[in-house]
This record gives sequence, C-alpha cells and structure tokens, in this order.
Amino acid sequence: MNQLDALIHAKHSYTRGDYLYRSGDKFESLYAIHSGFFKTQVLHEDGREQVTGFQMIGEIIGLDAISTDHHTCDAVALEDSEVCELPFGKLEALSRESPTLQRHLHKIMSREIVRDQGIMLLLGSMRAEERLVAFLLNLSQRFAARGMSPTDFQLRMSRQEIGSYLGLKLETISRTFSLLQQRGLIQIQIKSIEILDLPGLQSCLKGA
Amino acid sequence: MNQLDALIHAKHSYTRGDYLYRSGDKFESLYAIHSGFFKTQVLHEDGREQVTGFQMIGEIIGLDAISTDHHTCDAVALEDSEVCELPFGKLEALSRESPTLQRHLHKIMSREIVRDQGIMLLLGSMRAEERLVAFLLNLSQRFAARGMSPTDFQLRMSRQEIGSYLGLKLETISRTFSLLQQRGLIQIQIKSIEILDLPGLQSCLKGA
DNA sequence: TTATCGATTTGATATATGTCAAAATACGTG
DNA sequence: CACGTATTTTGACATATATCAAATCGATAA
Repeated sequence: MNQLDALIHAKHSYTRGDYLYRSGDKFESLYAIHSGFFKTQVLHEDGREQVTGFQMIGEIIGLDAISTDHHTCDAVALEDSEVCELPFGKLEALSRESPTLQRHLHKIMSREIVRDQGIMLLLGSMRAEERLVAFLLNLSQRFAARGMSPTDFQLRMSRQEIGSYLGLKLETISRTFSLLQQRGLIQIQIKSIEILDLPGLQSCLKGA
Repeated sequence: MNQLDALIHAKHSYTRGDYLYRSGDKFESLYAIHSGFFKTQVLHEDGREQVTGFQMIGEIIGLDAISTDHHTCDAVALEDSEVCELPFGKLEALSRESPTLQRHLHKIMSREIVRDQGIMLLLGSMRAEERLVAFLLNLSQRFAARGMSPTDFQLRMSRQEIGSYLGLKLETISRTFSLLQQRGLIQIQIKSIEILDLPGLQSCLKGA
C-alpha cells in the first residue's frame, strides 16, 4: 500500500474535544487515524444523541459520508490525536488502477457494515451486563491487535458516552462496572481499567 | 447503468422461507432484489437471533460478505421473490473501467452504513412506540419511492420478526400496534396495514 | 366444510433499567 | 496548592418492557 503515501494529502492534529467533522459538512476525504481516539455520534432533532462508535489508531473514519456527499455524523477527538487525510476522489482514482487497493477499500467498507450488525445484535438482544462486557472485550481485542495490553488500558470516554453507545444510562454503566468489580472480573478506577479474569468475562457472553 | 446488464449472471427464484445465503457461505456475488421481500438475520451462538434488515425490490444485499469473503448473516425470502446475481469479481472489474459505476457501488455501500447508524439510534435511544412508528414510516417511505401506496400495504414479516428487528418482544409489538390503532393513527388487520394519519405518526417521532 | 396448528391478542405479574437525588471523587484553573 | 466544577458512585423509587399464560383468530390441508 505504498501507493497510499502518494495519496496522503495532509496530516492534521486535534486536541480533546475538537471536531474532525460535523454532520452536514461537505464530504471531501476519509481520515485514517494515526494516533489518538475519536467518537462518532449522530444527533436526533430533539437533542437525543447516539454514539455510534469509538475509533482508534489504524481505523478509517468518514465512510458514511460517501452516500450523500455530506457527513451524516459528528466525529470528535476524545484525546489529542493525529489523522491523515485521504481525499476520496484521489482514492477512487488510484483504486481504479490497482485491484488490490480497490479490494482493500471495499473490505474496509464491508467491515464497517459487519461491525454495525454486531452493534445491532448487542443493542437488540443483550442485557446491560452483557453489553458492557461485550464492549470491554471489543476494546481489549483491539488493543491486543495493536500490540498493547489486552488487560490493562485507559477508557478514553465518559460513562455517559459509553451509555449512549450501549443504549443505557450512565448510572447503569457505573453500577454494572461496580458489579463486575465485586465479582472480581475487573478492577476499575474511573478511567483506568484492568481485566482480572478474561475467560470469566468471556463466559458472561456465552450462555449465562 | 446498462453496463450492468452485461454483468447479470443469472436470475434466481425463491419461495417463502428459502435461504438466499447462509452465514458462513463463501462469498461470490451480491444480489439485486428484482421482486419480493427478504430479511437478513445474524444468529448468536446461544440461539438468540437478531433481524438486521428487511430488503425489498431494488435493494442490494450481501455487502457484509466482502469483508471476510464469507457471508456473516442469513438472507431469507419472506415471500416468493426473484433476485439477480451480480458476481462481485466482475462488478469490481467493471467499476475499474467506469468511474460512474465505481461511485455508484461506493454509494450503495455507504448508504448501508448510514442505514445501520439509523437503526443504532433507534435501538439505542427510542421507546417501543417510537421504534415501531419509525419502522412503519420507513416502510411507508420505501413503498412510496417505488410508486406504491405509502399508506396501504402488507407486512411481509411476523410480529416476532418485527420485534427482533426493533429489539422488542412480539407481545410488545402487538400491544403497540393495538395502541396506535386505538389512537386512530393506523388500521391493522394482522398483515394488512393502513396508515390513517401520516402526520400524526410523524409527530410521534418528533418531540413527543 | 371442518380440524388443526401456528400466529396474534390480551391480561396479570415480574423485573431490568430508568429517574431523581445526594454524596463522593476527580480534574482543571487560577 | 486550593477552589470550584464536572464526573462518578450509590441509594430509593418509578416505569417500561418482559414474562407467563390463556383465549382468539386465521390459514392450511384433509
């Protein structure tokens, strides 16, 4: 993918709270997260918000905007972050030249669809505890895939944001964290979390 | 899009209950629904099922499979249906030749991502009545876009399937239909539904 | 037509999660 | 470093939806 180097238009820095883009913005580029952490959220007219994802290093963000040429959600930095801008027109042109790149792009989009299906399953059929466990295991796995500790990491988002993502209220998130801690499955200190019993957590999802 | 004609590999017929594909099947093609109605569902190991969508004429199905080269959900015919098979390798080759087709394909995938975000919002932050109303309005709009009546149509799916899609139990679906009927918003007779007060339904979603 | 079986409706009750409120804790700023 | 503010935790209580059960309805096949 060294063709991609030619493509990278610019690298930008954002600090906690900055918007990478807002719903309604004209679509120009996808963004590859180079460092840091983002959330994406859609806002309902009546003020309700739904967090639709948390994105970390190596992930591509902005795919929703291709559909209408305008972004359909907000992307907000949860910590100081850097992103590489990938102008979509150029990306399409390059992927017409390279079947490998083309397939890669298609897989990235498809993976996002599969991810979303997983969240539907979570929101549609899991209880609060299962949702939170699934969330933690997903983070754990993504950190592991990046060579970081799968059992010891910082939560970049608030209880409120976790709750929005999981379709629960922040109090429920807090209570469920406390519960998992009482059972000896995790150790949590505000944003610092340690998974004490990974198999134990995994078994929360299967059957029980 | 007459290039697409060259692409259509075969047209297949399915009767109610037939699987178009199953989770785990090797990915070869996307499918354009030519007539009829399908549902897609993901199955959890412990037997839980989540309906992830209902697809009708003109819609493309199978995008999730690009990611892993294997289907990640089941697609089941809800009535007698016909689909056109679009071999994905050929589709990619053609879209390398035609920027228009390429963009079209990207928009279809992106639209699916946006649709999924909408369902997350629904599952994550709406009450039962709002979910069902949103579901009905979505069907209404899709029928209207196809030149069919936006106020008078057949539900192709069971209460159970609607419930799975909306993250609710079938009893809740039934009760909520009854409630909307009592309020004079809809007239429902098992699978036949008539929307009596479209603005009234729309106002269920905004504010109230 | 009638019998049968699955789907739907409705009722009574249970329960998970939400709501409201207060206390405790962490964090940013001057 | 200390203050003020925002976030988190915890408790008591409310409520939406689930669960369990029974009755009804509708479609299919003999």
